[in-house]
Amino acid sequence: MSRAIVQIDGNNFYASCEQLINPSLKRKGLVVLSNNDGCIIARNSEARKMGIAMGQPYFKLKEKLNKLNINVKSSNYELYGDISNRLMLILRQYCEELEIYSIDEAFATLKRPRNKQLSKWGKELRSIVYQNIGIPITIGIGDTKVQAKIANHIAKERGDSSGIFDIGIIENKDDYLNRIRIDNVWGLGKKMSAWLKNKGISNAREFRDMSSKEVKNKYGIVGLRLQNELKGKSCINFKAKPSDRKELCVSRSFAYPIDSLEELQQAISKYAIIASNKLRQNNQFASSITVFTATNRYSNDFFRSEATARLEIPNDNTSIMLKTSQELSKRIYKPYRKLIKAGVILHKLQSNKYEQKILFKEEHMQKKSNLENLNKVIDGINNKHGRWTISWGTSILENDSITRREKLSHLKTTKIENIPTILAN
DNA sequence: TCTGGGGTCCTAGGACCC
DNA sequence: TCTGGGGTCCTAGGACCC
Repeated sequence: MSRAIVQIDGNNFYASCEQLINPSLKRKGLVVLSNNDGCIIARNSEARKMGIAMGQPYFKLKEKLNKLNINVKSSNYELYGDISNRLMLILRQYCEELEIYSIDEAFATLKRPRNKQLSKWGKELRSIVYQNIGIPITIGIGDTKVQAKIANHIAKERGDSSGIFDIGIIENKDDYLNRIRIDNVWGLGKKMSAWLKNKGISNAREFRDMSSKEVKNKYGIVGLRLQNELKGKSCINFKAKPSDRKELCVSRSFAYPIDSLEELQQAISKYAIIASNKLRQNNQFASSITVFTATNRYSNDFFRSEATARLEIPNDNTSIMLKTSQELSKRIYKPYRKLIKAGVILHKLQSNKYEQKILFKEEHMQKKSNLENLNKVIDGINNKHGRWTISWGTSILENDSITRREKLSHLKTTKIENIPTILAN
């Protein structure tokens, strides 16, 4: 029995979530902005039809959006994360194996029935998701992940609103692959597709049929895998079990440039606290820590600096992270630079099940366990009463509105007091 | 004034070892 | 002219993804 690979995603996911909690946003143009209200990262179909492109900086389009009467929202990740969890829960019930690929996207495996048809299954899933979550989804089906991605793309382009396409049952796929532009093939980014175009390869079918030797020479095993996937040979593993995180990054752009060491240290402290917190939530330790800061990358005198320290013992301890990141901050700081971004990266994460002990150092172990207790108490208070209820002195920011989120929808589905009230009359 | 944030995988090249 | 050869491990950086 053959197995199909399915790819499912929420249509215009962030925009759909915003419309879900605020139906008055429906049938009008809507865009969602990235952190710091930087770029457009989601738009509904109305905004797309009005020619609003993805990834555009907001400040450049502000006027146009205004003129076109398009609604604008800052991103509300708490909301999107919650809707995503609900969506994945349903998908899991309807698929054999599920790989959660991103907040709005999943791969699944499914046995093909005797007649090979999966359209009935797909139709049913779509209506159940819409009924229970209120988000429209698109389903692409093929023999491999790349094919499933392409099928999903075709389903969206067809515009017959069926929201499902199965390229796996199509005997001769050439007509379809001919219509997939090379830069729309999953895995072929800017660089690779530019090189291919230069060679006269302009669509998925031509890429599939070009010399594998040439592909391998230029892009090695990565390129070869993509080509094989297009041919229907599965090369990209299906990961039903999420692999452990290998690194963790907390970084933000500032609402306004900063130039003092003190401000930099305050920001970095805040990120170090968030990062250690995430680490403990994941039950992991980190082995090294990097801090970085940068000026505007679009300006001529772009400046970026970073510094890394190895942690003596892999750990998840906030006060150790704070102390280390403070020292590193001094190393990356340069005066007279207008810094607009900073971050903390934790590397070489490992499970906290296997703790490295230092032998014969009782004093050290005692100190360590005191710190652990302190972290537990602080986590406990913050989990109960909100993230910054209690914190470390270094992270007190005078200007706490460090990132810009002017258009935030305060409606959420994770707190009962934020659920909209519906009045029946 | 203003251009996101958070990941993964792969490869080349250096350090080090015998 | 010519300066061993080969293996492993680690890191930095590129390319890509959403």
